[in-house]
Amino acid sequence: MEDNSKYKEVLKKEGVKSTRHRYAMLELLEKSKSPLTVEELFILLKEKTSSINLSTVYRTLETFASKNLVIKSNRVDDGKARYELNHHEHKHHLFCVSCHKLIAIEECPIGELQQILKKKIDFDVTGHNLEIYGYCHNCRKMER
Amino acid sequence: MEDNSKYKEVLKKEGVKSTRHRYAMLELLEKSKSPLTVEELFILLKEKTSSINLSTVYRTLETFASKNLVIKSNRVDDGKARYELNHHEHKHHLFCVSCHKLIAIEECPIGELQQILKKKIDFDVTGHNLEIYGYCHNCRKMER
DNA sequence: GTCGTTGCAAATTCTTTGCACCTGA
DNA sequence: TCAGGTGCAAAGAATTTGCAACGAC
Repeated sequence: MEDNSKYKEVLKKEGVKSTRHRYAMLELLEKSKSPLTVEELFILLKEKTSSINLSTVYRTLETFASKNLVIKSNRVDDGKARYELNHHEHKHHLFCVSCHKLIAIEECPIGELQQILKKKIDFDVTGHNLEIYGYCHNCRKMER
Repeated sequence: MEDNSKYKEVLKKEGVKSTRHRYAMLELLEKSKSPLTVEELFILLKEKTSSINLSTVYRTLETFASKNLVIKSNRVDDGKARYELNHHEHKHHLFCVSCHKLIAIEECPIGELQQILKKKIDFDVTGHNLEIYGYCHNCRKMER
C-alpha cells in the first residue's frame, strides 16, 4: 500500500480531484532527475499503473502546470514540451545536443553576477533562466 | 537593384548555393528586431518575393541553423520555433519585469562554469542561453 | 552536366478536442 | 448526485519527407 497522503493533500489544496493517475504522475515526476517529455512520462505511467491514456497525461499536466505544481518548458529544441515538478528549488540543466539527454547540475554561476549588477547598475535580480548546450561524456567519446 | 553581395559571400563561405530566396530570408532576418516564427517569415517572404513554399522556408532555416548563420530557439511556449540571425556577439540581457525594458550586459558568468563541467563530468559546452529577470534602477526607485 | 535547391503533396509528430462514460467528493 | 476526470477516436497544428523539376556553379 502506497502512501499517497502527501499528494492527496497537495491536490486538495489546489482544488482538483485525487485519482490514482495523478498520484502516479506526481510520484514519477518527483522521482525523475530531469524534466520529462509527455511521451516519457506516459511510458513510465503505463509500466507503473494498469493503463492510462496519452490525452489524460497531456490534460493532467496542463492542469498541474496551471496550478504551478509542475513547470512546463520548451527549452530543448526538439519540438517536445518537458515537465518537471515545481520544487521551488534552484537547478540548471545541461542539454546534450547529440543524444538529447538532460543533466541536472547544482552549480549556479549567477550569484556573483547578481551582486555585480546590483552595485554597478542598481539592477535587482529576482530570477533567471540558464540553459547550457553541448556534448555529454558519451557523445564526446563517440565523436572522437 | 539590390545589393546581395554581402549575403552571397556569407553563403559561399558556408558552401551553400546562393538563391534569391536565401538573400530575401537573410535580409528579412537581419531587419527583424526580434526572432521570427517560420510562419511570420513565410508571410514576409511572400510579400517580398514572388512566391516561396513553406517547406523551403523550413528547409532553408534548418540549413542556416546547421551552419550557425541563424539561431533557433523555442523559448516562447507556444509550440513554434523562432529564428534569428546569429550576430556572433556574446551578450546577455536583463529583463525588467516591471517596465519590460531590456538591458544588454557584457558580463557572462559561464566561462568558469564551462571549465568546471569539463573537468567534473566531461561535458563539452558549445553554447548557452541566459535570461535574467528583475527590477531595473528606475523601477526600484518607484517601489521604495 | 551535376548536385544542391525548390515546389508540391503526402506523411509524421506532437498536441488538442468532442463526446460518452466513469468516479471521487 | 454530479462536476470533474478519463478513454477513445478524430481533428489540428507544426514540421518533415519523397520525388520530380529546376537552377546555380
